[in-house]
Amino acid sequence: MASGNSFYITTPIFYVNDAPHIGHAYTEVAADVLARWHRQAGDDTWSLTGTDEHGEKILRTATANGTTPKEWADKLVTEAWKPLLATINIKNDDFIRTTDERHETNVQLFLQRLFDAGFVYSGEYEALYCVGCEEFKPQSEIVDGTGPFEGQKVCAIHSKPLELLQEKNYFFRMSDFTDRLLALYEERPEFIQPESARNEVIQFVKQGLSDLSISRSSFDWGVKVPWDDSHVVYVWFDALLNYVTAVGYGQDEEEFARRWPATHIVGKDILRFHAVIWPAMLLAAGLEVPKQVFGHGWLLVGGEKMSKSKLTGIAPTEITDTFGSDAFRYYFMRAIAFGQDGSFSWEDLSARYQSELANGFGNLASRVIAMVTRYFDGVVPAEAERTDAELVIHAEVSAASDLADASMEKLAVHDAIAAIWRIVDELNGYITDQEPWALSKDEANRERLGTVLYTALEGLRALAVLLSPVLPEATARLWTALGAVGALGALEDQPLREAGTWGQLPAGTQVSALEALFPRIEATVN
RNA sequence: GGCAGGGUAGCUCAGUUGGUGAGAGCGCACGACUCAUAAUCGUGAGGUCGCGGGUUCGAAUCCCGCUCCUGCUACCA
Repeated sequence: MASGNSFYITTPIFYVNDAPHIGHAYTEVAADVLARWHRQAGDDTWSLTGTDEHGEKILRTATANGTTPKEWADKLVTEAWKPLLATINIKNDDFIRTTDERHETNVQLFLQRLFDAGFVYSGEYEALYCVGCEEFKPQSEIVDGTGPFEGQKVCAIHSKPLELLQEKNYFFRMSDFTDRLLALYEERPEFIQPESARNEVIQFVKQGLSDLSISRSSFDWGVKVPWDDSHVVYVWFDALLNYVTAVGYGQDEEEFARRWPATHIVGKDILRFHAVIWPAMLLAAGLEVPKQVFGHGWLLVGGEKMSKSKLTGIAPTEITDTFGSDAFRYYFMRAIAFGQDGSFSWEDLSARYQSELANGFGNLASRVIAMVTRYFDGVVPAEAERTDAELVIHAEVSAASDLADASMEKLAVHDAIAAIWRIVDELNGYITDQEPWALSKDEANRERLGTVLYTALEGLRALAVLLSPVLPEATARLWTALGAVGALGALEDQPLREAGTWGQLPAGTQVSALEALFPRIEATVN
């Protein structure tokens, strides 16, 4: 392990003030499945997630809750975000918090370097300020006034006129990078994916970039600007740097060289920060830009974008309490083309759980284990003469394995799972065709029966390996039931790219009882 | 308003550079089977391919108009 190519994958860091919902969990699962896949394939894998804890809003909620921002963040990390990772069975290598010293120190180092290189200057930031909110308002919260405020710009929350105020800020010369970014997008089409995301970014950058205000002086919960401690670093500038500070930037150059650059998995809402601002920052600092920025879609609930502000947010535990973490992971990875918007519904979740996991994969495992137990006392039979039917299965398993790996390489997780699932369908059909229960009635068919069941067992072995990144719990149970732990070693040590190689499970291995992998769920949900 | 993407069987979606009678999965109906989580396997029914024009021997696939949906339109997490 850890001998292959570097594969460093990141999720966005959670804004601690948010309430965890299935959108957060979706991003995490996607990154986790990819990380587990690469890790098990022998690539030098590192997966990172974490939390973003600075900014005025956090300061304000902490104060409102009678505590300090750090204590507030500690509480949320402990009570909300780390439990989320456990709920959906995330196996991350690191968890960075923007309040970590390794982060804060090196954000300052990074900023100082940009300053020294002339990419940061002091300027006037002018924007509309809402007295009610006590903050500068973003475009999205500025609306045209009505009634007495006709013709004026008002705050969307307070509906009161906004004041045009100025504040001294430090600016990053992002405008210098317009052409270099466009050249980057042109030279490396895979830099931003999928295509729709790439097009939007290019379209945006073509309009020309302006400089970015990267400091604030109206509050102090953030990383201090190293040469002027009356300012703190703008939260986005701070947050984006987690991807490098977590892997040694500024303090462990060997580790940094080993990991960087990363593949960033992000939601569409924050695509621009990652595909424009972030590479511009890196270029200015003389660092490599990310390997790829992949923007996934939204989860639509009832045809609408799910959001925390509306009441459509669904807590992941609502799903996992009934269906389990494996089903959660499977459902979102299988049902939604990664990169596109996808609609979530309880009906679809239940239907797929029932037909694909319970009746498809789960029942396949049950019937095979049961027959081996009944006809061979649980001992894996030897494979005798192969017929065309077996050769078809061998070819199918091998092809599915290759196709799945190629799909994962393209971050097409849904295609990878669909490819693997062909094995499930083929095996179910094969067993029905070969009728092992009929073969068992005549001792003369003993060898043939053994061959059929061996073929089914080997298919299950391949499925367990290929599906382990998506269904870590169920495949671990299947692996144990197959007796493969003793015969082949731990499931997570099985080389993924060799999963399609036939004949790995030795005859003579003892299988054991298997509880239903995905038990029927009788109660109707909602 | 501008830019981008999309409207294909009940549902979720595929449909290369226009060309055998428009596909998959699920659901549904019928049949087979019984090893298995009342599971499995097979067969079948179901579509004006958003609407209206046009190009073409021929368009879901190209062009024009219309309509509906979604996203982006910078300092919001």
